[in-house]
Amino acid sequence: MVDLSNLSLFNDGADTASLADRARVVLPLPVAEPFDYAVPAGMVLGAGDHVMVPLGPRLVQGVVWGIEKSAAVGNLKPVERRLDIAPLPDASRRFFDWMSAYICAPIGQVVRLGLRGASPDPLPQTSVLHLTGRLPDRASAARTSVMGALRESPVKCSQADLAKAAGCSPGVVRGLIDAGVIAVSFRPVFTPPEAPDLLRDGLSLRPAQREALDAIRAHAMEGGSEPLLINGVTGSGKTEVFLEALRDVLLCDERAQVLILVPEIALTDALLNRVTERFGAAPLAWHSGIGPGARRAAFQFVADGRARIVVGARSALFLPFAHLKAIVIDEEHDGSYKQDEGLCYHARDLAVVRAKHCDARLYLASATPSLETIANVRRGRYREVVMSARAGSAGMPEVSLINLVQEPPERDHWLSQPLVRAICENWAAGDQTLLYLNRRGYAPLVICRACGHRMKAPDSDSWLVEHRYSGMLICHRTGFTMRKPKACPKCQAEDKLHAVGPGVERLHEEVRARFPDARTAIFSSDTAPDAERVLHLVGAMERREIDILIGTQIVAKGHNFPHLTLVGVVDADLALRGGDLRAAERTAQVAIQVTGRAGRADKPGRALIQTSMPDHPALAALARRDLAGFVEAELADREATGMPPFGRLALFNFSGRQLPVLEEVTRLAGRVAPQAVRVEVLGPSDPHIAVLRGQWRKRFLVRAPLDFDLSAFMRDWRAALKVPASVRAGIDIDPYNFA
DNA sequence: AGCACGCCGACT
DNA sequence: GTCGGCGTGCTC
Repeated sequence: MVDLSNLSLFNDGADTASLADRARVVLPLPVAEPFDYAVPAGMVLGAGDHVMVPLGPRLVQGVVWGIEKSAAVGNLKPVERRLDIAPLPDASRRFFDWMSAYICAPIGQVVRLGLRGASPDPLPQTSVLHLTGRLPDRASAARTSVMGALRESPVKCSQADLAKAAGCSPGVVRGLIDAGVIAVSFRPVFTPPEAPDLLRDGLSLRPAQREALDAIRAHAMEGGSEPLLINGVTGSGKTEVFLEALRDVLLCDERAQVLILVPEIALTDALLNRVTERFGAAPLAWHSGIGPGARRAAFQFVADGRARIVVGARSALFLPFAHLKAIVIDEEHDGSYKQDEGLCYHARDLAVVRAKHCDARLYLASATPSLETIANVRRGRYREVVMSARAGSAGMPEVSLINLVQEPPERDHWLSQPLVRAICENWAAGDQTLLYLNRRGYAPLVICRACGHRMKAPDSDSWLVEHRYSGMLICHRTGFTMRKPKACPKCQAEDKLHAVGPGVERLHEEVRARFPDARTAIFSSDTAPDAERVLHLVGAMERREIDILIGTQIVAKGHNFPHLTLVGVVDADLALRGGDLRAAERTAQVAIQVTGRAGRADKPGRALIQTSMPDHPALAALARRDLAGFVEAELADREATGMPPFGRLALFNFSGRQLPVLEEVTRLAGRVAPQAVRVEVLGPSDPHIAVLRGQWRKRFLVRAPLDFDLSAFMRDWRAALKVPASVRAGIDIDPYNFA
């Protein structure tokens, strides 16, 4: 006998949850869990698929994280439709899951980064107009002119543009199309990158480069999967070496893709050119500045594997690579890899895990590796290849310190006599000088001489920086801009607003006053906001059209100045004064990066560093040219204090409009902090800038041993705390800015 | 993140 | 009397 009673046919479903597949969908919202939807009958869905799902009154795009077969779907809303986008690869999803747990951010917020460029819309096309060969029944002056404009070759432009080019109305073009004289076809605006030519001859490598490459190959041959540090002094040719290593990877797997990360947008172009020269084809570029169409195209070409070499800023880590087999972190020590607003993450550290998840090689390149990376090499977690020789060099420059206590510059001047003399001699000899001062604008502070008022951005604690060339006062944190007023906004006194302290513009003024006949220029993000103007300035230096260049930290980022023989670091104390953990390390790195640019084959370079702390270990070590000694001292110090890379740190950041509410929340947060004997919770404390954009800020600093799961601790803490909607709470694992 | 719902000031 | 300000809370 057959029992039919439990067949769904005989259940009317009114009192039973209906059965269907259930899709767990991650939506790009700050929500910690996937949302569940019913998979409608007939829809085929799998993990990684992009879908549209109803959310309240609207439809949103999301990614299927998993499918539960024959699950009770009750009254779940159904998935609206599957989108025609390449599914998010398994490795990407595992990476996002891991990242969400590690940086203590909701999975939805992490996935949002990975959806930039994920669109089902077809890629944009451009119309191409060409003559069919047919002649119009009636010719007119306007028609002849339009046809003349098309005579040469097919033209990639819109009908309106063609009309404009021919100096007539769009109706004329329209008429010729209707008459069959002009045909319209469409071509994609963004084409896939050309395949790299892996067999073309590379540059001949110098012996030091050859040795480094051999070591990298040996490491690969023995199946080593650890990240590899390419540690080479400025000018040693690290780029050629990692390009050869990438070529190996691309050659041994025809589907392999490689990613080169650079610290900031301005450096992508330089590297794009190097890659294009080496492989005869332009790689794919990815950074936050590319437009929506290019972004969609890039997403597609990365997902379908047609982009084999990608050069990008940190967000390229979230692209849906189909077969990622190697990642390079160029200038791995660079602080720009750390994002500390919104989602806080360190792209270098994430890249190590991203590489592990897709079985890719990882190369870190730097002339001044971070202490974190050095420590990882010593622990045996990373391998290291050292390149010491500079290409055609006369060795490292001679470094001397100028004691500003003994040689103070005149009032409202910033160049000491010894530095002025050195510039003078260098200029007289026809050589180039670089003055480094990491401060944009004219003066970092504007103060009223009548009442002492300090100009600040509205609702913020940060000072307004005077930019005299543009006549503006600018807040470098919020971007707030105003004209410099004539009268003090506090006491109305006129012409009493006084610039305090130096910026590159003010230094430029001083240099021009002292060397009126020298050719000078400023190199900062204000004078070189885009790749084109960066190249222009670098080119002018190369052609020796500039005698004295005054630059911010932008000059320390990989640009080569072959004729430079003198570098002056105007204020080495600047970075040291901040009092943050990496101040000494960063000072040493910048000094090495900047001074490393001095000197050429026939003439050794000199570096003069102005400081009021000549005994500071970082500076003293630089002067002795004993970098190893400095690294040892700094590592010993970090170890003694349990600081990174010998301990772990996290920040719990709070911000809100009403100070009393914020104080109440942080008081409560302090009370509910989890207890763990090996963990130290410090705070709540006020950050350096206590108010920003009208938001008060407070924070806790947490320190734990290396083997402690600090992410889990912070997640538990966050979960135990009820935060009102008017207060924002954010976690920053491995913070860089906590002064 | 959006988008609704909800309570308090200046207007057709 | 309403229109609308943005604080609070929810979305499978």
